[in-house]
Amino acid sequence: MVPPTSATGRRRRLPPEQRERQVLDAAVRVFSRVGFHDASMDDVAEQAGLSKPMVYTHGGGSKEELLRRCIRREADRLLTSVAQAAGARAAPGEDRATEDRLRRGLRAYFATLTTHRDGWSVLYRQARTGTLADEVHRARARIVDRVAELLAAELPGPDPADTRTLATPLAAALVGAAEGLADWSASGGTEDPEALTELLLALVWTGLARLRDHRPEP
Amino acid sequence: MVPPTSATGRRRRLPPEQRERQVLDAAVRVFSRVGFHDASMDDVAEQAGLSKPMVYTHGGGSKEELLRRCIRREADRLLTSVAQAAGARAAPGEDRATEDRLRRGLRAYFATLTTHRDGWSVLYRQARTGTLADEVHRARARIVDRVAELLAAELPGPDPADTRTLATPLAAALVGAAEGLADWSASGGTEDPEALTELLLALVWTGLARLRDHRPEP
Amino acid sequence: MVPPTSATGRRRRLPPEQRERQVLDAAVRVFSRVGFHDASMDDVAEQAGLSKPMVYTHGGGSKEELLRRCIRREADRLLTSVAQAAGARAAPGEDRATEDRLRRGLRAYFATLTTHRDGWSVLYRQARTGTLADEVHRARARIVDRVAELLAAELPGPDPADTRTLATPLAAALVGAAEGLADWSASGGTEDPEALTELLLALVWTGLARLRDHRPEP
Amino acid sequence: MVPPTSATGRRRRLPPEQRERQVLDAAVRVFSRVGFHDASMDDVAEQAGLSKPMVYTHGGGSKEELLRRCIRREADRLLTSVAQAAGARAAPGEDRATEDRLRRGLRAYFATLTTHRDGWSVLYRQARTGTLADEVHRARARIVDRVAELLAAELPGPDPADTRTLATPLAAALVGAAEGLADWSASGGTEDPEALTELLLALVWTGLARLRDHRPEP
DNA sequence: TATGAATGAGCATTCATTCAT
DNA sequence: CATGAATGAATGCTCATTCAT
Repeated sequence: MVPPTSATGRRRRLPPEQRERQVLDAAVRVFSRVGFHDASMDDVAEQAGLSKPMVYTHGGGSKEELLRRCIRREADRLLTSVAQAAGARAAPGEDRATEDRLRRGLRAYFATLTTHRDGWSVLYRQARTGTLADEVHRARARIVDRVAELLAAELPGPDPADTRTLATPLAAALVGAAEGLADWSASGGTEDPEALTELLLALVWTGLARLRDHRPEP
Repeated sequence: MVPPTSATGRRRRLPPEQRERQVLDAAVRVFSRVGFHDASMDDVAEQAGLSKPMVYTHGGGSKEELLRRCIRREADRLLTSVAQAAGARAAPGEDRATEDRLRRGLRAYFATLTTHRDGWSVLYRQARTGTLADEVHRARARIVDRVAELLAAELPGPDPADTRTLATPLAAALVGAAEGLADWSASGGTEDPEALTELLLALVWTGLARLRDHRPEP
Repeated sequence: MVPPTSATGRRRRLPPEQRERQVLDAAVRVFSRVGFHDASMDDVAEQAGLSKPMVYTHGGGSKEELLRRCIRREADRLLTSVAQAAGARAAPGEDRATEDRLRRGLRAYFATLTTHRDGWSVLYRQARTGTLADEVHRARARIVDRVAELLAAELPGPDPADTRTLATPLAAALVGAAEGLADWSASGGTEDPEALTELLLALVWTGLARLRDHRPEP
Repeated sequence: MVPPTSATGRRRRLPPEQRERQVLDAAVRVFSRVGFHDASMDDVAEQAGLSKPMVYTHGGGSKEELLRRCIRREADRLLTSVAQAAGARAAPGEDRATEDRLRRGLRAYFATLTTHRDGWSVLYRQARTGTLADEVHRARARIVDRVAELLAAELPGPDPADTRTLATPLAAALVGAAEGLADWSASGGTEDPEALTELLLALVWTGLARLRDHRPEP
């Protein structure tokens, strides 16, 4: 918050990575609080404790590019966290393995969103319209795809093609449900990733299991 | 598109309600297409075939108020549609009735979103940040609450208090899942409300049924 | 200088042509005094007694376009003045006619430049570099061409092609000489168009006459 | 273009005069190509193969001062070249001598402009407005004065005061004519200094001769 | 000395909003 | 009532200039 000052003077030189982090942190914060359009580059600069030219130099050269980088960073953070937690694909037949992987993934998802309240969950809504719609769409699609992959491994129905076709909308619904829970969590609900995860699994797991066995309705 | 003109070529006087509808229709269209912030009041006026002062007079006096009214109207449209379809609260014990009510509600939900692509689903994302965040939040909360009510009737566990506590996050998850499916639908998936509904029900119904029987995991 | 006010209020509505003239007058003045690049649109607005948006609305929408229009207007003013004064092409053989036409043209040239000190002679130098170089070049070329035409009528040497080839550089030199005199006039020399004209004619007329008779040096 | 580097790869220390030349060369080049205002100090530094602080240190400390020095240097170059070519003042009565001196001066003038296209002829237009107007004016005045001196020697009319009064505007016109021809030359005309010189002399010499004999119009 | 890094200050442009007609 | 015309207030972005190393 306070501009870094050296012992002898006012301006300290910092390595570019630190500056970029400084700028992106400030931008994520400001964009999340007041919204991308209502935020001015002055706001970002002030939040970062830097001058505006620094924001431009280390933020990509334009307000839009700055948002793009914020989105990318937060999406990466989330995706990496979830992917690592979910781990490698389970061997076919390992029933519980998939459920556990989903569980671990969801925990990581909620944990990340809870820890970085200003990050992805707020940011990505800012840009669904306008020039960055594609960027956001791709970022979110990566997450959905990752989940779809996970589900596809779990839904080896008679027709593999059908399975993939089924897995994507299911993943979309699942991610949407997680987002809905995260919203609820943010506006008063529990913030415990564990509880959120179990709730969501309780809601969908048996449905997924049934779909896996290809008996959509008994 | 062309403003109605009288025989003399001057604009015909219209009753205020029609004027307001004209303005809101134009605003919803423009805001949805180019986004709230990128849209100018000139754009709205042109789309409405009116002068800018008319837009101010009949649109609430400010751009923000105009968006607020758009959001309210579209949220009402959606909520009304879903509530009517779901019908009155079912008597406790009517098993299938609840499922059917949920089914009818979801169908109405997807049908409305599909039919009015420019409406709620686009609008509410525009305003989740900034001054109207609360407005949007409240509008969405009404929907979630309505669903929670529906689910609460279905989850008459031993402790009614717990039940309500459980119903709200479940409703949040369910609405989120529906939004996720709607997004997927909008970006290439099927647009058939029937199919979307059945998919979502297949995913969550057994889970809901289990939760109702209070056996969260066998 | 003072913003036009109506009896009852602050802002008076004016026909577009008057507004445009008001804006261009101010722009020519400001650009001439401090130079195009050092002048701000605020300066122009203040000079015009208008708000900046008015300058944009009636000045072409950008600073560059504003300069373009200034240049065009001043060039037109000068060219029209000179062309009218020089009159129609003289019949071949009318010796004195050409000299008189040249004389009348030069008088108009100096008179215009003297009367509108802030106009062309200052403006056109502002833009010889940059995007408007072509615009300026064309404007100046029209003047040189007009003079070349006049001279060509006067130099009906044995080979018409050679004549035209000769007339252009001579016109360029003549216009340059006039500009040089105008500069001198502006920085302390006489401002009498009559005197300037006679001086220039005395300098070049016999040379032109000799060239006409095709005896470049006796 | 590439800065001279020592064996260790660090830039070699150069004597200040060479540094200044390096900086001025780069500045003249850049200012001529993109124009003073559109050129940035970064551009100059890059063109010079130096860092920006070096440009400030050896270029006078400010962008404006840098331009001033460029203008001075190029004006000196031109004036020196012309003055040397024209040689010492001729003794009164030496008829042809003056014509020859004028001829040699013009040749040098055109030759210099043609050889250094990036120099004076481009530079001095950049600065005729704004803070450096005076500087440019003075530089140009030196040239005009030198020519006026030359002409004054040639016009020893009855009244010496009148003569000087006459010589200055004539010189202004002559220099203007030369500039006009140089412009024409730069935009497609011949670049041969010899041809340009003879053309201009043919245009003005007899006029000058007549004026010398004090018979302004036969 | 020579420089990469940092900033203060300015400027073109846009728009929501409001009079005067 | 309805509107064309006008403006105040912002905001994104750049660049000459200067430290701290």
